[in-house]
Amino acid sequence: MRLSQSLIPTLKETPSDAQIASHRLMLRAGMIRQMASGIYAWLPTGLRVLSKIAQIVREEQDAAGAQEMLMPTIQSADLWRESGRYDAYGKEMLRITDRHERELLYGPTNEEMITALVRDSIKSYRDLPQLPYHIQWKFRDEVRPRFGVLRGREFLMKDAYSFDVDYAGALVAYKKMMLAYMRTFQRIGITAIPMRADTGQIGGDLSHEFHVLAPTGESGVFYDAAFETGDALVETDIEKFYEQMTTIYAATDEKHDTALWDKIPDERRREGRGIEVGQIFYFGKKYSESMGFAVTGADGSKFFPEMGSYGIGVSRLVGAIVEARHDDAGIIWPDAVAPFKAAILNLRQGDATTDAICETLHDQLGADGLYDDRDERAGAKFAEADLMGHPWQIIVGPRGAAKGQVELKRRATGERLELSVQDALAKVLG
RNA sequence: CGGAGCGUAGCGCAGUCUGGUAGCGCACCAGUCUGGGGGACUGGGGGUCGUGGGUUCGAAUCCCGCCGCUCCGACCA
Repeated sequence: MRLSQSLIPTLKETPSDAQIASHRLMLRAGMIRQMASGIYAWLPTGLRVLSKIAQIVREEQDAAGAQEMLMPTIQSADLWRESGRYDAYGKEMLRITDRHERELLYGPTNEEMITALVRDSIKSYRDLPQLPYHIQWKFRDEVRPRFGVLRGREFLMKDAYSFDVDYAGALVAYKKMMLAYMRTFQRIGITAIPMRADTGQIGGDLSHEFHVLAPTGESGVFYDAAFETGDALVETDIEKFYEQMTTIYAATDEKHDTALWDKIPDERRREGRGIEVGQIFYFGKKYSESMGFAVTGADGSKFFPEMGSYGIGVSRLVGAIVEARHDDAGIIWPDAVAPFKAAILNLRQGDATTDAICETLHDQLGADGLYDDRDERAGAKFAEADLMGHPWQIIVGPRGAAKGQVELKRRATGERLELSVQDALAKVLG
């Protein structure tokens, strides 16, 4: 893509309402624009990141055996009256009335809808377990939206729901999801830690929150160093994995247990800040019972399936990654979710040699390359590439170009290499 | 939901106290020079001063209502 023809409205100055790094940088890098309080438009680069994250989430959900579907954003109030949550949910729910005075709502979550859908088609224990999910926009009318996409009112969430014949089955689903989540965050390129959590609004008695470590996180977190290194993920046997995840110490300040903490050796203790990017719940028969979802068992009698729900804040993850990975100059994208793998910086636009090299690079990189072909000075191009955070910058200046060489800069480390065009391409694409 | 602010050009702001025909920097357009860390100069374009009402000869400025947005706290993927 050519920068000169892109809708990437970067800003030199910080909009006054952006308080934290991710909000500031996402605005400055031209990824998002606020359209109303807590409601954002995703511009081309922002959408690229959002889509890449969603795709990783999708692949890991599929790998865990979940099935993708898509439920609507607008739901009927009647559905929520069945579970009793229409009145219980309170003002966070955006309620809408249509032209026929029918009561609707913009879904803040989908337990009711998925339970109704599965209830209408699954009648026998033989058809369980079921593990559907979707990636859809949600709306929660937060009292106080802030921090850009970290606490928006409208947000993109992956939510999966498990239906099992018994507790043992539900626990299997829970463990599978925990593994899928850890793999997802690892692939994205961030450290996230599962922590025991309250079940809140959803209800139930087993729940973990996943926190991305970032200095600006909203919660204080305490954890064992094992989570830092990724050692905790080496285990591939799901039972052993789950045991590790639930026995190695990790807790938010709300659930911090000083007695257990004191037993951890000093050198393994880590304190930091975390941003919650996911939560998983087991809540038993709460919805199957209240919504009358019973199936026939092997003995011919009816029973209520055991359920759980599993959320990942996809849009929030974008902000969380920026919080975790930025410096004074801008964003430092992990390779897996960067909007572009590399920026091509033509330091002498209009020079036949640099232009030709840049055109070659642009052709070869395809959708992974962003070609800064503007007639700007070198400094402006450097600053903007650093701001946007491309993992690689391919710097094409007249000096090197004469020798057929370009300079390859790694954003994360600042490391620079003088390479031939082909070697630079191989490194970026390899 | 309690408390506190802010709305003036795309962005950042001054002007409001003390009423007199709206300004600065960046960005944008044209041109010249420049050319490896947001360069310089010259010339331009862009505003119902959030909105409705009131006071006044005259309102960005004073008064009242409304809307929007932000910050602190309590709550949350």
